[in-house]
Amino acid sequence: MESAARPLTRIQQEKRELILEAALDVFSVHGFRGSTIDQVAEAAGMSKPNLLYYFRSKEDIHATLMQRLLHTWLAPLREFDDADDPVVEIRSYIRRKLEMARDYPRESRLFANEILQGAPRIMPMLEGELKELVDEKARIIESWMRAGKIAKTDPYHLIFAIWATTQHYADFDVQVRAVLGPDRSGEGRFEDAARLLEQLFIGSLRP
Amino acid sequence: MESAARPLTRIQQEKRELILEAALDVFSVHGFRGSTIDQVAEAAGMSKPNLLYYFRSKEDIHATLMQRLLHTWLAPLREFDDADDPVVEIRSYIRRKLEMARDYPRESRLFANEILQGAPRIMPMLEGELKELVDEKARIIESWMRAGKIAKTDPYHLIFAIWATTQHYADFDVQVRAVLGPDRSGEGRFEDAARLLEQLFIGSLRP
DNA sequence: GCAATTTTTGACCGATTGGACAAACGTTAG
DNA sequence: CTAACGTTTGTCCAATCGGTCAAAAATTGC
Repeated sequence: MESAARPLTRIQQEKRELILEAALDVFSVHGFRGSTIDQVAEAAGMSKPNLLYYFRSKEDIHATLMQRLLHTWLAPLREFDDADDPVVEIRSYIRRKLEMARDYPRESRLFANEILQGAPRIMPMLEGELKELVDEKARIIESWMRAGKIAKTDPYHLIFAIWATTQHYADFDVQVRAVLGPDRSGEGRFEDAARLLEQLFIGSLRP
Repeated sequence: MESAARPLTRIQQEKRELILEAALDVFSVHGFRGSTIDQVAEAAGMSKPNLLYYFRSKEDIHATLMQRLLHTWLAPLREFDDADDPVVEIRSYIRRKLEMARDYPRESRLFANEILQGAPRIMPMLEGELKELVDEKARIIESWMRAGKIAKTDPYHLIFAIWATTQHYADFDVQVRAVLGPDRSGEGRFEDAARLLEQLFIGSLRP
């Protein structure tokens, strides 16, 4: 029992943070199995044994990373609230998700990597925490539909569509850039995307 | 120079096909770097040296697989035609893409894996063949908009949205199932998705 | 300053990896 | 039957993998 865990020193806190940052860089590109401890160590500017002094194993790094990720990743959906105006609420949810795809693409890709491979490490969280959260929000959307505030449709697949379209700009970034060409690959593409997505979701949900 | 390549024997054709099928199973789940030749060989029911008799290397298998994939993957977009009725055309494109997500999820995931990791092996194809094809279809969509047949919007991001929403049901299948729960995880989810997506795209494109 | 503690590293280990190779085994045409 | 060719496998190899360990170096508390 390691119940008497002594508090982390200043260096331990800093170095653990440094390692997680480096690991996010590496894991989000190559996936868990495709990445090596050496790559992470080099990205963090330290030797492999030194890295393993701060994290017991490669799995340990990944688990820590994933735990933090899930918390921030669900934040936008948690904020999704039963507001007076569904249009305002849906619009701001889309904007938040799109901002996350723009500002945290590594986190999005890490998550996508995990799901693509069958979510072996986070399946309980998907079936538990995530499902309950979506169930709750789906009920809100359904109440809007019953009140005639928005058009009737499947709230679950509506949420899937918002996830898919927004995360696409993080996960499939290279494809988006390649197709848009160098001229349109600036940050402006997120503004264009926001306009299209608003038109798409708001326009089709008019009661 | 191996310019005098003799034709493949019957066994060679069959075994190469068998290997590619097994490799699609393995690569689409674990990604290229996460998969081993041994895994592919076992899935194909043969020994590793035997597999390497039919393909020179692991890269060779992956390259062959990717080449075939790209051809079938672009087929739905190629069929996208300048029809009288944009609504019919867009609706059938969405249906075709959704059917591919349902019937060829392994291909979708293999493609997603490649893009996620920066598309190191197919970047030229994205910037060449794919971009030209999308440019062509974007022009068709723009002509529909100029003719007042559908609402004005960004054709590129419209295509991205169709890609994202349809492929989501292949790439993020485990998440979709986890959230929908066991009751709604049958094949019916594709029908529900089709309804939502039609409402989304057709509804918002009304001129 | 010094002893205790924490941090860092070089060297090393067993397991796994992609791949080579020659020998054995099958198949087939004459 | 048999020689030529196609197919299969056991064995081996160098490189890389995740991880250990003891010893050196740096830091900290007194």
